[in-house]
Amino acid sequence: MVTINDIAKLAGVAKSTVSRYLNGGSVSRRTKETLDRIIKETEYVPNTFAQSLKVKQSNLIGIIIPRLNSYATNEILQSVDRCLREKSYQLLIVNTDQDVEREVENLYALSRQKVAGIILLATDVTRAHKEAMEKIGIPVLLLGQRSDATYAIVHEEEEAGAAMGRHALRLGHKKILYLGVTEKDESVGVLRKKGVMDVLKNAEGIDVQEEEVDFNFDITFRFLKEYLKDRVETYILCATDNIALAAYKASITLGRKVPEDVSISGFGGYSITDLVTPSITTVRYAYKEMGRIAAENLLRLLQGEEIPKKIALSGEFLPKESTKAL
Amino acid sequence: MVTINDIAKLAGVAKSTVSRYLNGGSVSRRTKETLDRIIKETEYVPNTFAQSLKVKQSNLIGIIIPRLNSYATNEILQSVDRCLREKSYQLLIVNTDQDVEREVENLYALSRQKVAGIILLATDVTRAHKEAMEKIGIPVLLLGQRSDATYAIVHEEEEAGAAMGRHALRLGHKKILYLGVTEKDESVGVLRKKGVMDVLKNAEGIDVQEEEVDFNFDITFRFLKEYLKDRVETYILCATDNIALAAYKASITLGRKVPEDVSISGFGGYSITDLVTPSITTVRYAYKEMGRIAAENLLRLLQGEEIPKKIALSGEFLPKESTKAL
DNA sequence: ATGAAAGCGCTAACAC
DNA sequence: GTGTTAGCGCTTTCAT
Repeated sequence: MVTINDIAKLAGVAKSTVSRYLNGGSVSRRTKETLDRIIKETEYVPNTFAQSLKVKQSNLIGIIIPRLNSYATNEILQSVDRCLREKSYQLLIVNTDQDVEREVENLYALSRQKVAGIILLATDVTRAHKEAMEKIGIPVLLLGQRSDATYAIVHEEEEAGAAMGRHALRLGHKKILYLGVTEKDESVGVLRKKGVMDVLKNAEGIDVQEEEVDFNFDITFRFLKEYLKDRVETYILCATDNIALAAYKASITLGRKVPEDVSISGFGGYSITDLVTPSITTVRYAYKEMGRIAAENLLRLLQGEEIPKKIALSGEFLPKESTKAL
Repeated sequence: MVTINDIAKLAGVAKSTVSRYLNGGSVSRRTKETLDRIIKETEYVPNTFAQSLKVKQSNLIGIIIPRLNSYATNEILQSVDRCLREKSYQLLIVNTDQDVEREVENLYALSRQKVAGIILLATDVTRAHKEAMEKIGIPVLLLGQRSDATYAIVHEEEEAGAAMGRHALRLGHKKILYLGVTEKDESVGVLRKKGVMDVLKNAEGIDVQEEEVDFNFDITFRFLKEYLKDRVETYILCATDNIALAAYKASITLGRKVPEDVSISGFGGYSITDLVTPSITTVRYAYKEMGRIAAENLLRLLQGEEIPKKIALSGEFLPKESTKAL
């Protein structure tokens, strides 16, 4: 293995000169040329451990995600990754398998690894989270959930909910079933629902029923196969695309036609909503953009620049085949 | 930041003793107890950079993947990750965005990061790959493609293909359309097809047509919307679930019923094949198991144990609603 | 069982 | 612009 020392000897300079050359310090034209050549010939690459040991920081950015097999996660990962790579940062992905405790553990674990910054796809920001963020002293960027504890990038949930609510009204539906999720999830469980409900409840002669279901397709599908049997609503407004998919499949199973007998919509803009027939009305969230902004802003933060505490991204309402006028 | 030196001083021993304690060397009962206590109190954690700098290796395992947004990739990632975490290894995920050159680059990049081993979700194993693997001197495990260059874990492609071919025959179909992919992909493009074709071509009175399409849903869907217009086959045997999905959506668009007018099947066992209606006949590949075996075997290799050069995993044939007897 | 000392490859003061 | 020097925090002989 070739080290900075070897290079220095071969070039007949001190290793500090080589180091300066490497880190963009000032070196004479001639030295630069020799070094250019020698480093190329020897295929020298600096030892990242020695570097990191010295500067007490790495070029690693940690990202904590709840699960690997989610469309949203993947979109975000991909764009964060792409963005960081351009700036020659490495993404260290840690998956918590939906275990909130492990989010906190990993905050500490990543700080031990001396990551320069952390992106956290948050589900719920607890006291333990805040404590960890304070303690480790590394910039943390939250994605998907609001919290005044640190910087956050979120989706415009209320706006999206309202758009979908208006859509249902516009199509003339009077009996509407809302399938939501736990209110522990501030973004999806509370705000998204609020957006929908504010619109529906302010309208005349609308009958809204509400039910809480699970994020998981299988669980929700099994539940809905029974639950939907004696429902009479003509529009099922689902809090996520996965739930919409389950509602769709359950409706079909019960012999109802979509959208002829019942309209169904989701939220998220997962690509699968386009693959099924009929395609599913949804709001596409700006996952890619969220990832890009997260990466860019985190890097800015690392350079000591100021960035906004909170950014909210608008989604795009996409009416498709699964909803039609009554 | 608390270092091994601090611990040594607090305990009144030499830092080499602390190091021995940390690495399971022999220390007296008493020393052990003091150290236990002090390390707990100070919340000391070793600096991984200093460690790695010294031992010239890290607890990182690199995994090179073609894309982040694929079902197969995610299943594998998840189980590899879980498995490695148990053994306190860290997974370093690098995404190449389907760029074969970047696979090679990253082989080198990971070796610079001193990863202990590399798992490569291969698409095509070129000369450059082999050269890189040799040069870096780090164990590499191939997933999904055969190559005598190093260890490999693959799916039983021919077996799976044959199972599906037999299924089509069993249902009495005579006119069959095979939608395959490029033969550059040895596993899917060559072997999987061979499995299917060997069965179909050996049967009596079977008319098999063959067409090459893309892995990508959108591209293939657009193509099939036209292509399928004047096809008369009653069974479309697709090389992947994504292609099956595209074929399904194109058929629907053209006013044909699945499976009444035409049967469709895929390969892969993506969860989406269950979400759509009708659910799609497929062969489920053992992605989770592949990931687990990959992780376990790579670790074995690192301990100097022997592991088989090639492992082939059988898939599970899953007949569903999208195929029916003629 | 323990300690002293050397050194992994690098960066950054500082002096020239 | 360049060289000297002193560590960063750790592991690992080698004595004792």
